[in-house]
Amino acid sequence: MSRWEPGTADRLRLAALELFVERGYDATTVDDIVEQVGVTQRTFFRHFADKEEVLFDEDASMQQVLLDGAQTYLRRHGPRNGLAAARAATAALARSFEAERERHRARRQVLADVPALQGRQLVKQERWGEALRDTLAQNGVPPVDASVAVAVAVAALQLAYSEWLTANRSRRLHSLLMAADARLDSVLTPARAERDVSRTGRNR
Amino acid sequence: MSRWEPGTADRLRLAALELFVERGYDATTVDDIVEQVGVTQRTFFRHFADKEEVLFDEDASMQQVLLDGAQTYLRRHGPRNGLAAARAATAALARSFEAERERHRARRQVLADVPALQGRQLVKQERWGEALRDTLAQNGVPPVDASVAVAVAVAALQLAYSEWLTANRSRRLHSLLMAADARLDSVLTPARAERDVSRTGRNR
DNA sequence: TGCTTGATGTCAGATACTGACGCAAGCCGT
DNA sequence: ACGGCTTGCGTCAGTATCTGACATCAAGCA
Repeated sequence: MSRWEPGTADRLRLAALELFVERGYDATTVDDIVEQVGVTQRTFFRHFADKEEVLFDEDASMQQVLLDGAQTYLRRHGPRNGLAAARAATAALARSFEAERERHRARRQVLADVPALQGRQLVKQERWGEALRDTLAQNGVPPVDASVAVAVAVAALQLAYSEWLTANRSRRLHSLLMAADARLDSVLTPARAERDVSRTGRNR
Repeated sequence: MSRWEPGTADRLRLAALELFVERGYDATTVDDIVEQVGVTQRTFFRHFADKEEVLFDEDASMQQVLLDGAQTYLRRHGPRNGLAAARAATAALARSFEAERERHRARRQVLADVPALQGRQLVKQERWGEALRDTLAQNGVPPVDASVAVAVAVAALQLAYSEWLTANRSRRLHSLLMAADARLDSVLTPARAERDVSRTGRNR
């Protein structure tokens, strides 16, 4: 029997999100959160660098899912198709989201009212993009192709993610992502066809 | 003769930026800043909503410059060319930056070390983009064209701005911006040509 | 002169964070 | 079984950011 209940960080994350939804982020103090969980403020700040971090500290593992998705694809199919690799990465991330729609909805609701949190989210997304781009580049995808592939794949993910959280009926994120990928494809096809012609001299 | 020196906010901005460059953002307290200017902390927080705001509160006037640039163009040339209007806006903003290169360099140096400030900057840029897009749309530019035009014009501005601050010799931001616009044009021309063909071919 | 306005000062908090240290349970090698 | 080490948390004291309520005093105006 342990002296304290295990999973303190998880219970703090859960309690924080509930309170943020209920009263708003600014109106919820760290003392409110720790009181609900039954620990002290010092414990909170040992698990999370600051109050915002309780909403963001799982990013590290998400980024790992993203990069693993890309590397798995590249090991199987090689670096020839950077866009497909980037899409394999976003698809892997989407799968890991699938079971937690309600948590993501609550999270977005909290972020909507707090510009500081939106900024942190944007920084996080930039870091994800950079990491994915680096992974592709280090595995043989030409740097320019990697940049474009990441931009396109991430744009589709954002579209699909937004739809996933907005829709009343819960469609699966994965299928929304495939649809978004296809939509972006159809927009970009003329441009890519043109570039392929000038580059390889080949044509559909 | 006034009881206090005028321009308190300006002197606070200046002192803050100097201290941030000298010691770093986190290592500079608000007390440090107000002591140098000779006011109290309460005065600081009356001028700036929080410590970060001392680096961001001029955004409102910059956004006004941006939107005025777009509206002036649209009044003269009409809404036919959304991209040109967006570029007129970024060019107007660039002109307003021209005289303050050193301040912009210092600012960027401070932001580089503080993720929270980078987040605020990203949020700011998003707001600028939204505002410009709305302005274009409200003045007759089709919404989709407005979105694309803003994305392209802003991308060029960011490129030029970065070069402007990085270059050792101080080239003029305006000319760097024109060059960046041209570079993006040459990248996008094939795509746009293709789309124009498919569009006019179907409609006419 | 007397009244109002506006920018600032003063003071007393609330909240977010940090460093130093102490405590007790579990684990591990002897 | 013993003692030490590690781990997770508590306690306490302190700093920094930010806020509300109220006071002050020059300047402008009636």
